[in-house]
Amino acid sequence: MNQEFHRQEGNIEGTGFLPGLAIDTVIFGFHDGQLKVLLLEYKNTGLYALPGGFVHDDEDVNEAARRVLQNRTALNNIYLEQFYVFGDYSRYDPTPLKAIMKARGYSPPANHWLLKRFVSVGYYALVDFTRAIPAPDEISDSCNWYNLHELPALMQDHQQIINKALETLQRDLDRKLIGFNLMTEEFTMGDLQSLYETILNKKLIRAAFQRKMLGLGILERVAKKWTGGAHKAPYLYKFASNKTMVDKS
Amino acid sequence: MNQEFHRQEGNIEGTGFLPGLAIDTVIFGFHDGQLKVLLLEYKNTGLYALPGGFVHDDEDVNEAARRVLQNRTALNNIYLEQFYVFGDYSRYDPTPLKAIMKARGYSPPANHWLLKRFVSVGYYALVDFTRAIPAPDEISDSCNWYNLHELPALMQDHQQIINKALETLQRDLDRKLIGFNLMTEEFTMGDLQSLYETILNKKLIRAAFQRKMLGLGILERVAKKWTGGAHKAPYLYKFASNKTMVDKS
DNA sequence: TTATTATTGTAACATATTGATACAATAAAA
DNA sequence: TTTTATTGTATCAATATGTTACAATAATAA
Repeated sequence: MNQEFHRQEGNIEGTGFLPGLAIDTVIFGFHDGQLKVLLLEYKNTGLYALPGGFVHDDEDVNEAARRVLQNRTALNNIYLEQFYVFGDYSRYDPTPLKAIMKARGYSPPANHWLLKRFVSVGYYALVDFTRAIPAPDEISDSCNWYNLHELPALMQDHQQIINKALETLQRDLDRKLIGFNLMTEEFTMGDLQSLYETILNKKLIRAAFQRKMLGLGILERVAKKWTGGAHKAPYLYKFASNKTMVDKS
Repeated sequence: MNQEFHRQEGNIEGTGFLPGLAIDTVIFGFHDGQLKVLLLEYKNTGLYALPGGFVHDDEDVNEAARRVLQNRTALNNIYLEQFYVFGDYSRYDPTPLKAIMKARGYSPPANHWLLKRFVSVGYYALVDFTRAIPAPDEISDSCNWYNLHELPALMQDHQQIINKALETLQRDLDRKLIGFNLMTEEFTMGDLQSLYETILNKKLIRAAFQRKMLGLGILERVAKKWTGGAHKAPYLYKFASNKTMVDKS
C-alpha cells in the first residue's frame, strides 16, 4: 500500500479514496529455478514492502489491484487473484508510513488518513519474469525481484502476506492451470517440472510429471532446444490454449 | 451488514467503526436433505439480507465476523472461513439502507456513513442446524433458515455472495474435512452422503463413498439406528477427532 | 414362525491414476 | 567411434476409484 503518495501526501483527508482500505500484491516470478517476489524499497528508510495502493472511490477493488500491478510491471493481461483480507487490529502501526513521509521531508499531521488503521486486501499475481519491467513508484528507490527465500525484512505484516500467498498458490497449482503464467513463452519439460517443484517445495517424479502434463493436452511441441550439453536435446513446449492463462477478475 | 443499527443510526459519522467496511456471512445449515442459509428480514421493508455487521475500530476483522455469527446463531466455536471481498463500485446503492432506516422512522442525512460506499468481506460458516438458534437483530423481523435453492429476492449483491460462498464450499469440501461441521452429533453414512451430494450437486457412488469415508479413519461407530423401516438398520457414526472440525481464524 | 421387502455393509473385480524402474534415443565431448 | 548425461517413453507395481454383486439384517406380511 504505497502508491500515489506524491499526490496524496497533501491530501490529509484522503479525498477520492476509500478510507482505511489498501491493496497489497504479491507478484510472483520464476527464474533460474527460483521463485521471485517483487519488492519496493523506500527512499532513505531502508524499508521494503509489497507493491500496493489504494482504491479510488469510483473504482472496483479488483480494478485497483490490476492498476497497481500494471504500474509496477508494465504488463497487462496478467493472472491476478484475490486471496485474503488482512484485517487484524495488530497490523495498525503508523510508524513506517510516518518514516516514509518524513524521509520525503513531509511531516504529516497526526490525523493524516494514511496514518489511520488500514485493512488490506491481498492479491497474488503470476508473471513471466522475462517480460516484466519492474518500475518503482514515486516514493521508492527501487522495484526489484528478490528470491522468495532470501527476502529482506519487510514492513508491517508483509512477510505474512507473502507466506499466505504462497500457500494459496500451492493449493491452486494443480486445481487450475495457472503455473504456465510463470513460464516464458517457450519452455522445456524440465523447466516446467522445476517450477512445480519449487512452488510445491518437493521433488516430483519425472516420468509421471511428464505423462501428466502431456496428458492434459494443452502443450504444443514447438522445436528442439540444443542446450550445448552432452545429451539428447529436450523439446520446447508452448502453452496451447492461452485462453485459460489469464483470469480477469 | 446490518447490525448494531440501533446504536449507530444516530452516529452519523460512524465513530467507533471502520468506515466503508462491512461483513457479510453466509451461514450454511443442512436439514432434510437440503442446504439452508440463514437470512434476515427487515422490518416493514420486505428486504431480505445476509447476516452481517461492521468492524469496531479496535477489533480484528475476523473477530467481527465471529461476533456477528455468534449473535445470529447463539453458537460459538463454529467453522468460519473468509472467502472473498466484494468490492465492485456497482455494489454502491444506498437505497435499501435508506429504506431500512426510513422504515424505522429515521430519515438519515445524505452524508450518513451507512449511506456511503461499502466494501464487504464475505465469510461462510458451517453450523449444526439442530443446535443453531436463529436470532434477529434490532432492525429485523426475523432470522430464519431458507432452502438454498428457494431463496427470496435478496438485497444488493447478496445472492452473488451466496453463490460464491457455495462455490468455495464445493472446492473446500474434499480438501479439508469440513463437511462434518454441518452434521448433527451422530449421523448415518446415508446422511453424510446426502450432504455431500447436496453440496456437490451430483450423485455419488454409495460403495465408494462409504469406503472412502471409513478409510479416512475419523469416523467412530456409535450405535445402530432403528429407523422403523423394513430393512437393515444403519450404523450411527460420530466424528472422532473434533480437533479439525473448527477453524479459528 | 416363516417368507417378503428394502436397505445396509462389504467383498470382489474392473478401470483409472500415480509411483517406480528401465531403456532406447541422442547431442556433445572425449 | 566411444563415452556421457539427459530426454522421451514403455512397462510394471501400487494405489485409488468406479461398478457390480451379495450376504446381513429390521420390519412387515403371510
